[in-house]
Amino acid sequence: MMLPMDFFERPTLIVAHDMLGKFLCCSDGRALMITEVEAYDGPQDLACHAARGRTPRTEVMFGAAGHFYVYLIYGIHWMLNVVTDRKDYPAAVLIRGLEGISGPARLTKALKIDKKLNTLPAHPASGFWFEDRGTRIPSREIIKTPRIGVDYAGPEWATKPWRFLVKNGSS
DNA sequence: TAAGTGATCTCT
DNA sequence: GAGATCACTTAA
Repeated sequence: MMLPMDFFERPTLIVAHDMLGKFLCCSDGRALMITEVEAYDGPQDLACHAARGRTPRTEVMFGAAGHFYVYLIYGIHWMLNVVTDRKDYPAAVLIRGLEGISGPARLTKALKIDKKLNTLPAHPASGFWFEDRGTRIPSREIIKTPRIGVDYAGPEWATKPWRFLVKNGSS
């Protein structure tokens, strides 16, 4: 079953947690289980791009949930995010790892994701969407850690355990 | 451990 | 327009 838009229209931490074990589906037929995500929640979260205000780049995070936010980092790597929570509240979940693929930039490279997907909805018409295929990850197999590469946000935000991963998920 | 790479944002 | 910054990967 394809995840409906209202799956994403909930608090970001809940969406991030629930996305583990769901599948990212591609119009070429591939479907890979999500094993690692990070939450970026709201204008007060200094690690969230939208904390710097509403700009052309972050505009999509202020929009409706269930849309992709794709951007280039370090001039080389594409990052894949999904917008969460209600409209006008900037938040998103970064997809960091899929079954057999660890690393957010490896994932976008493998799926040939780039800015063409930015602002599009998670729907077959866009080429990528999410499905629940009945997999349930037991809570004891979900590990929480601080987010990666966000030291610039200061200790209060950099240490929040907003990275979720499935134990042994990348194997 | 450091370099590579370019869009974006914040000044002039 | 110029300069700094950056949610990463790879090869040493």
